[in-house]
Amino acid sequence: MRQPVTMSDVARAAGVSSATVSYVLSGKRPVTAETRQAVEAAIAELGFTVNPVARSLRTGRSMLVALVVPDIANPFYAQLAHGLQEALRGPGYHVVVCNTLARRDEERTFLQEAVHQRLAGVVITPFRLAPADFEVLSAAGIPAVVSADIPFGEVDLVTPDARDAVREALGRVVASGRRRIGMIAGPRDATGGDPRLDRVRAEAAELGLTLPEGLITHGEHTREVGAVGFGRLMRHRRPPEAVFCANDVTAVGALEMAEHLGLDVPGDVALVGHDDIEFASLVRPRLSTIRYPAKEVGQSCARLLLERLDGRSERRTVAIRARYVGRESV
Amino acid sequence: MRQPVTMSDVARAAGVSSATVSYVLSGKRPVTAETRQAVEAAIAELGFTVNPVARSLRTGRSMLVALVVPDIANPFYAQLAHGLQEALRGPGYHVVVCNTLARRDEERTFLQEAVHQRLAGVVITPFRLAPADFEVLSAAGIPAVVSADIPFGEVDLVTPDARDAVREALGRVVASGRRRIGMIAGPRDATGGDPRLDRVRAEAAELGLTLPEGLITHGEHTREVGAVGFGRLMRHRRPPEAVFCANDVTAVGALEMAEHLGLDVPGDVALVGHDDIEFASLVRPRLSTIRYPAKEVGQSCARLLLERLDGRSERRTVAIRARYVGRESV
DNA sequence: CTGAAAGCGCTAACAA
DNA sequence: TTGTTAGCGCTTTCAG
Repeated sequence: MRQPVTMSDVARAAGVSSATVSYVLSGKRPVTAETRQAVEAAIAELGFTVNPVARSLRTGRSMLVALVVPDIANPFYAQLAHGLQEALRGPGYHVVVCNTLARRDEERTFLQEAVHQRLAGVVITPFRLAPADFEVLSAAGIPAVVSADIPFGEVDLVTPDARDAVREALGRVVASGRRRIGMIAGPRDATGGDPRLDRVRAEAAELGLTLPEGLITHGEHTREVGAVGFGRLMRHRRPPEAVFCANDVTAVGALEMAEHLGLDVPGDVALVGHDDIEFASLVRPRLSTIRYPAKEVGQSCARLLLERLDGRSERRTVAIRARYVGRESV
Repeated sequence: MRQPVTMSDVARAAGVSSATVSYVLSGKRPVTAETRQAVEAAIAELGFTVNPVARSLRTGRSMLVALVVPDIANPFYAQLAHGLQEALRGPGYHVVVCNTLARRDEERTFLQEAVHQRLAGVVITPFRLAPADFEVLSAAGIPAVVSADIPFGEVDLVTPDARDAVREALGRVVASGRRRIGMIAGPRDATGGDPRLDRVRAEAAELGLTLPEGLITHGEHTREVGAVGFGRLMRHRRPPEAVFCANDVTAVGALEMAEHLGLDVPGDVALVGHDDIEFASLVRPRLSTIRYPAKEVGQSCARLLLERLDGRSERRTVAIRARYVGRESV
């Protein structure tokens, strides 16, 4: 086990003090060309790289960013992670994945840990968290950016602008002669309620339609939940003619159940998802959905975070325009 | 910004030295019940948690594990990440995702960084890396576990045992009257060659079959590559009657191309994938594939790593039995 | 069984 | 323009 090379090794080799080495690296103080060269030569020769742990201890801040999401295996979050990591890589940050399973205790624990670990920042999709839970972060001066459908406390936000897309989706549904609309919505107790349900409701209202209460089910973002929810809706005394889903994972579950029940989509019932994850276009019928590009979301989260780390102090929101993608399920 | 609580704060509150606090926490030295209680009370009251950064600086090792894979958005790796993170969570480790895009320079950079960051360990699926590239890790005493189809240098390994599964798949293919077999294989220049191709070849040989050279294409693990490769095979003077794919992502690409070309699967050509990622069962026709459970792979990687961190010094291999899952594409 | 103190490698006053 | 030095918060000898 080779001993790591430290700054004072470099300093000795270059005939300067370790402070000078530090300043050559950081550029926080002028250094003559000569010394700089000597130091750089020594660094190259010894193969020195700073010890980020020591640096973090000293500065009280690391180069790690936490990504706190329900489940990294969910394709939406996996893509988001990809975009985030890619955009953070250049500036030297690394991404730590934290799976919360959408549980509040886990969400809180990870925020706690972020402050203990002196992380540089946190990117989070809160599910059960209260805005007040963010205080631990702000108290510690750790910037957070939230990826969610509605504003959340005082932190930066990346959010879909889905109004037109939902309107268009509803327009298509109605144009195909369906007026009885149901929804497989998110969990009933999620933070901030259910903005996607609200949005669909609001746009439906614009068209003079009301979603019957009995045609709305709630649950986590899993195929299972989608399947069960869809089954419930279709067993209703007066089943829906079209079903919106809060995301594509539940929509795929619904599709599976439709097949299981021998129902034709879109013949018997139309189906609209949200997100446009990769397999939305792979299932049959191909899923019509409200596209919200996960990778781009991740990149935007990165940008917002980097700006903060760069000193921005006002709150910012990035709205990403969602688009209706009409495929075969409507 | 609240000042963090340190060990000496706790020590002062409990009327002991900070060393004692440390020992209460680590249990590396006996402590009377009294002192322990006093310390624990102080910890609880002040809400103290150790500063992992300081600990890492002192011990020269952090609680971070790097997961080095081509692309976290690939469902197989996303699942693997999930299993890994879950299994590492209990013992207190965190997972840092590193996307290499299957490029050697990136793979090497991440290993380098792992040693600079004093990471606890590395879990990696090497694509272009040479076994010698691992020396930086072993020189720094950082354990690695490799997830790959064949042994790799001297490090711990999680690997599929796919012999029977491939044999069964080939058996089914042959039983359905097909003898002309092609393959959409991995990249030509990947580390360790292409074990999945080798395996299919070997089992085919057992049945007296040879894969014609002209019916083998190579490429990265993307849908695009699968589609293009499949197109090429089917344009062959004597196209294959069955095509094996090195993984399900390329297989899905192949399926898309089949549809595009108006080819019936399995009527015109059978298709077999590898891995059984979630959407293998969602596409149409449902993909027959050689199941290798990604999440379990992640968990096994975690186990192997934890054992190492716990002091094991002999090399270990975990073989996970792959199973043929017959669906509609054969 | 417990305490004192050194030091991990770095940064940032403070001096020169 | 450069050097000296005091810690960041912890672990771990070495004394007691």
